[in-house]
Amino acid sequence: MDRPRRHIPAATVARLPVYLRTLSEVQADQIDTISSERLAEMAGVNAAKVRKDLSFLGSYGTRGVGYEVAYLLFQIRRELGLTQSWPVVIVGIGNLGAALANYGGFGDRGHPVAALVDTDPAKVGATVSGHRVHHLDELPVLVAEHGIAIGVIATPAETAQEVADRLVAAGVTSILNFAPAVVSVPPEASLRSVDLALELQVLSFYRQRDLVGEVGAEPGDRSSVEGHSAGIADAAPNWQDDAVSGMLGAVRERPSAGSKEPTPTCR
Amino acid sequence: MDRPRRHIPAATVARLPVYLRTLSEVQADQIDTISSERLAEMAGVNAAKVRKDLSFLGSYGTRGVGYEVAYLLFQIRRELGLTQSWPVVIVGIGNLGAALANYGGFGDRGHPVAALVDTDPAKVGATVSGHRVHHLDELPVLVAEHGIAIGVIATPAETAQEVADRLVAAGVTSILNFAPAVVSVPPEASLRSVDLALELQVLSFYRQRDLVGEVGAEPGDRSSVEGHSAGIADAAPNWQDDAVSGMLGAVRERPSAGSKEPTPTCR
DNA sequence: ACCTGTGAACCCCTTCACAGCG
DNA sequence: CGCTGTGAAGGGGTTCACAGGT
Repeated sequence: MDRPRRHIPAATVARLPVYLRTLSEVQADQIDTISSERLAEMAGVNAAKVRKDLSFLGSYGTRGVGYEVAYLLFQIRRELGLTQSWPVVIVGIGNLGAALANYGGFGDRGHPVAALVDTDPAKVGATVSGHRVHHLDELPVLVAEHGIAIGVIATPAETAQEVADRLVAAGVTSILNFAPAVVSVPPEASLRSVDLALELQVLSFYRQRDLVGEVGAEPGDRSSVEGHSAGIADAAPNWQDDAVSGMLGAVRERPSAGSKEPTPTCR
Repeated sequence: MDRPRRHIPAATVARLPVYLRTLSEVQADQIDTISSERLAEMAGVNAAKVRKDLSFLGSYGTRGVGYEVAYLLFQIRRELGLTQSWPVVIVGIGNLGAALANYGGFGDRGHPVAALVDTDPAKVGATVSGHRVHHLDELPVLVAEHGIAIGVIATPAETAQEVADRLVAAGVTSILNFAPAVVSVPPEASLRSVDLALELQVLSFYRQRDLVGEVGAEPGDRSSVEGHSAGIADAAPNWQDDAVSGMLGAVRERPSAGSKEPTPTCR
């Protein structure tokens, strides 16, 4: 039972953080058992998906009863590798980089911001959110010193690829890119990208499409499936004081009123 | 040719902004024709996918030659509804909200920040990035006044749902949520969520998994840093009536060195 | 009875391979 | 010939429905 480790599907991996956050909330309410149906509702997915997802982790539920919240939380954390800390370095201390540095949600969830890096002489040496900003050239030293595991790219698009190369060269093989650029990394590295402008463009696609059908309404199309509410999910750190929020990942959409096409969702 | 409008798949819609950005760069280099293969390489996808995606927009390529950059750019912009401006209101002016307000990438791409909103008395009335911060109660007026089409939620998780409800009530049916919470909107609205902590957790999953199979790894193959670009891939879409589904965001990952399991990607 | 775990159907997307047309 | 456009094959992921425990 040490490593059941069936190949957990990527789609499932992307939902585990949502279950994790949901279960944390449930636990805070002193509830110690939860059914797939209830968890599904809270996480904004359907019950069959919850059961299938959790089954990849092993059989941690009890038939006729549900899942023990504390145990499930532990298993998901273990699966996500959150039983240990994964220090993060943020490269590019502009508006976004600074906001991320101030975001308390990282440290709370096992991803403490260990270092800030930039190349701008005006920024290097400054202090942002309690961290001194180092020069990009110091990356190798910082990585070794703090055991940095993840690199966050918050630079302009033009420098994103170079930064990624430098991160990989320094041994940082997990990269989260916020720059609006296509970035390539070698096979041994992992990369995820978040593009804010892209999200807005996708939203405008659906908005426009839905508006089209609104005027003359075309009958005969598929009925709209839809409905409901959904939810994103994710890990929630403490946001109280700051209000930053950001995070990435979950997305969900819905179709529009007059039209029949369901809108996509992402997460 | 007015409305070929085949049902463009959600996965394709999510890639259109990438093609758009890529083509803009190509156009800046004075290149006026591009093949699917070249576009694919630059966008980080494969050629067959590019051709299939573009075919949903209509037959805008020339066999034996490729696609005319300017024309394709126009068609994609039109499809994404970017021929007009979609004003944005940012709710929650904390670190992230302020960073987004300062982010020039929105206005440049047809999504000008038209208003900033918060509920904190200490913030209302202040000026951030040239915009005065209004109280959330003024939302209906601001929406009508500026023709706001999209709402960005950058508040703490606890208030995200209420903000979403208020946005919808005010007529804003396209919402981009950065709060780490499951948010539900009625069928006529569209919602996409981005969760930063979630992305980091997904990265740590793959990092951990890959490390399991690794032992000595690490010859420095620095020379190969980069190189290929093999593909990005997209995430799986999911949307059906119920729930959330995931898909968006761009993410791309690669398999890890020692193991054989490929890592997921999403973009 | 109730709820989990899961095989199988279904659906969407990706990839292949080639027909079709400059 | 070159490159696009696309039918068909292949792979995942979601959903269904029910078998299997409690």
